[in-house]
Amino acid sequence: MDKGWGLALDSDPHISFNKPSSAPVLDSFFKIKKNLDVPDSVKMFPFPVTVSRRDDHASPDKRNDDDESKATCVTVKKENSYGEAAPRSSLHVNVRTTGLHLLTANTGSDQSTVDDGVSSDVDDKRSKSELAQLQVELQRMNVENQRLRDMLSQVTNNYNALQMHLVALMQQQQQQQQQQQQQNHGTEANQEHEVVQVKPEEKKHEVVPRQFLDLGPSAETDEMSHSSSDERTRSATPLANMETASVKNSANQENSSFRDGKRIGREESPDSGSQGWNHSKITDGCQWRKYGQKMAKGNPCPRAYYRCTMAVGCPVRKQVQRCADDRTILITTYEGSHNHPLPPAAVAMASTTTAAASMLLSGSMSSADGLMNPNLLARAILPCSSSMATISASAPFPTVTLDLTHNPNSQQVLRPPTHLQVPFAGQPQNFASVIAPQLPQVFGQALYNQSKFSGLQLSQEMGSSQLHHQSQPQQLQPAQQPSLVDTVNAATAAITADPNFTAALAAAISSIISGANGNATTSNNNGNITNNTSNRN
DNA sequence: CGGTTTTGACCAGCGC
DNA sequence: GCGCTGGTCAAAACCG
Ligand SMILES: [Zn+2]
Repeated sequence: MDKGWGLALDSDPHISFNKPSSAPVLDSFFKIKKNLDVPDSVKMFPFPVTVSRRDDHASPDKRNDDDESKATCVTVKKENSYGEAAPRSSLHVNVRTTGLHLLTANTGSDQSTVDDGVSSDVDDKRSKSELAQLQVELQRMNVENQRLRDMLSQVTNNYNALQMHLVALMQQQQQQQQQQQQQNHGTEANQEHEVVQVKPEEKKHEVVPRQFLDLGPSAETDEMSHSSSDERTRSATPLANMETASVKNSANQENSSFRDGKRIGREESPDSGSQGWNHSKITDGCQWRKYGQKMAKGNPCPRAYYRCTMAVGCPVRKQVQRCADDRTILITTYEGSHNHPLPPAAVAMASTTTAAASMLLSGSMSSADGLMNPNLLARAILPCSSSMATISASAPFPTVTLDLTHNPNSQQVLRPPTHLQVPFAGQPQNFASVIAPQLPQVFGQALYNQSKFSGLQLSQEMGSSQLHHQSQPQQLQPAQQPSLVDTVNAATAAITADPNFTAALAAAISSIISGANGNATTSNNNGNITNNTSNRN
């Protein structure tokens, strides 16, 4: 519980954040499983009706869907994870039938009552008139019923349409990703998910720890774990890291030399050393120097420690680790605030997230809208308690951003730590249900400073491209990058510290991802998910 | 030569 | 007090 961020998200089939039972630090973060099914994204819709879907794939662990669905007035359950049609049918049946029955039943009862009192002519007349009235009423009811049906059908149609849309988008993205992966394959691709968390600093001084989870290219953590330390020196577990580490590893291995039984020199660090600034530099837009690596207890993957080298005295540090469960996920934790201006890339990230957050906060968009929106392929707002999660997937870089920093509730910006006004206030709120109807959210990246910020990013990194996601904990500068928004899709869910938050994140991410990326499922998703959870401050 | 990575060692905090 | 774990330090080596 070092960090106390442990989140368990069951709700989404797609994304399950599990804490590896005893997972060390990273536990706190969530894991995002790639198995995201596209369709699920639907869940996120803010519609009054909650649709809970169960995926078979989904974590068998828990299915709380029911619970969630119960809350809302109308619950639509999809029981077929895959089938599109199936879910619909179920919806129609449940809703309509019930409504109709009720109406009919009522009418019937009415009639019966009328009949009772008939004995005299007067009574007959009266009864007739009543009967007529009843009939009229019945007709009216029927009409109304019809109308309801129509509405229902419309809703279902919309739902289906959205679903289809999502599926299509996801497929496209997947295809693209796959292509990219194939192309990049050797290059360790950057296509991983990143989860970024900013912690509210509890631990230490002033610095605010931020955590990021990266699911990505096996970049940092994976690589780290596998290539350098694990394979060679530590001989830890050979993990499957092969995936990511591939390129560098091979090179590094050759290059690396053993000294005293240790390997020295540059091997491939997860980040990929010099050349491979994949994450560290590029991702964040900042320059980082690795000052340590350690094996985490519950995680076969080592954790890497980085220090910001952008400025001499910059206190910002970050930890990068891969999820034990899903190595594609990188968890990055940022701590502290930069004492220098951030690079454009970082700024861009921040700005994008900020913008997204603001939009979310405004609350204008509906999930559906978001999905439809060209810029945002998918947007989901998680209504978890107070926190919000927004997901935006744009073709190139779908990103999901969770802001914990912001409290939807308290719209006020939490205190800007030092420099920026990052709304971190996020106090831990619970995301009890992923599906919660409306949470305002802010994109976390803006978060910047002191508070911790935790985010989940699922991103594919495009190598050097800067855009990705970065949730950097840094200052937001005036931004520069309008286009970034397009390029970078940021969805942020604000998650407060609560475990529930994770669930919310997971849900949001899953939904978004599914929508945006297409099948985030296994292989590679290009989507980025960033969560910022800044609580403190 | 400067900057960075690697990695064992060291230190601090926490629980028992 | 001991052991465990996490975080940091610093020497050695590498790369451009
Ligand atoms: Zn810095």
